[in-house]
Amino acid sequence: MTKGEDTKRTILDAGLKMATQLSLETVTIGNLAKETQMSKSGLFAHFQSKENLQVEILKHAGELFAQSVVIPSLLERAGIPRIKALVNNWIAWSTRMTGGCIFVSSSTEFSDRPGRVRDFILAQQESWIDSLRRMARSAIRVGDFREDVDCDQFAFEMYSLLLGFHYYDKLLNSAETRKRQSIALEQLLNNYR
Amino acid sequence: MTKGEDTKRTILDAGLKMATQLSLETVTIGNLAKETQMSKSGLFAHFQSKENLQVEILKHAGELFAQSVVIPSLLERAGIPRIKALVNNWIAWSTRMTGGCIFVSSSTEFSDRPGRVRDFILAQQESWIDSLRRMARSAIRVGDFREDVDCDQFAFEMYSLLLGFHYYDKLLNSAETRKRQSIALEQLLNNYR
DNA sequence: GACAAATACGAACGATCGTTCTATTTTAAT
DNA sequence: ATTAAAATAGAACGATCGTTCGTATTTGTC
Repeated sequence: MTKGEDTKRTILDAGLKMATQLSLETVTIGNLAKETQMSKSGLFAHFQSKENLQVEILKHAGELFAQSVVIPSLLERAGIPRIKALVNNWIAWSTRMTGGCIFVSSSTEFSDRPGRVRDFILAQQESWIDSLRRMARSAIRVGDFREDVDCDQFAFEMYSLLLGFHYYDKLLNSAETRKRQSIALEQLLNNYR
Repeated sequence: MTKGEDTKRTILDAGLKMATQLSLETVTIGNLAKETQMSKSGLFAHFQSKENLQVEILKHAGELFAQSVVIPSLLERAGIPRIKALVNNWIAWSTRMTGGCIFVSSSTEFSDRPGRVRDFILAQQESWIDSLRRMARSAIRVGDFREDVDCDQFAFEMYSLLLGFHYYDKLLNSAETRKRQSIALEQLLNNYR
């Protein structure tokens, strides 16, 4: 790993942390330079524009996400166990970084701002929803779900639940959130069995 | 209505529109002054601080929300009809203002930023969740729901669904969102019947 | 160790941010 | 119509934003 790649990695780590705890738009070149003990211009040279920086932070987050949420869940048996693993991994990821899930917050933040950042988020989210859809499909295949379930409908309900968890956990800081979520998940899975 | 109250109202209307279409933080004194054809200082004098402006926009939104979402639904028969009315009114409100629901986006935006704005949002959201809880309670009373349902659990699942709708509708811009939401709602109500 | 390339810095740019003054205009009550 | 109060405007403030440019330092190769 060359020097440039190394500091870039450091910057992206700090940027992701900052974006997760506050918001993607709050990650300012100045703030990030202060945090990483670099000069504004020195940091800037790695990205050429703020838009690039934002996209690269999201890309970085996506790689970590795939590695610590999606891929591990594929080790579980297809069907309901895999779905539960995915949910648990997601919750673990979302709580590990204090500040929740950067994809959820950035999605809301940029859904109204056309540009490359929004485009990237949209693509990432569609791929995530596709993951949920595929989980349902394989659950049908192994017989955990009924033959006639609508995989898109499952993805929608599944994601709604995750959004609900994220919302309750971050804003209301409710202690019962985890319990509520798992009860709802159980109910949801029952509806599809 | 005095002149001051009148222009203040105009400002808050424009501010709410702006906050809904973009975000609460994007509502800048300068932007809002341009939009309302006032001077920055003239506009500023009405609020004394940006924090005040933000809180007042949310308060203004809250009044409109109560008037066009919550109160009308109370005209329906208690129980499931009232719940459905609430959901429909919320969706109507959320789509009428192009840009979705200001409470959802502001909640995510400020959940990490301590201060008076966050405090206000938190109180508003708790009161909203309490509305959902009360709807469940009256549904039990009239016999639409089972005696043993957990009203907090209902509120959580109900709100999750609304968040899911908002998310799909805004970011993915999916045409099927409305259908997905109503199917899920029907399922949710069945689970509690 | 020389030397080109890669990396980082410092200073400055125009723009915009929230806010504070002072001065002017408009409103509403007498 | 007079007049005090309320409402608005204009100019300026220090701070920060993203970005550019020229220069210095560090890196890796021969």
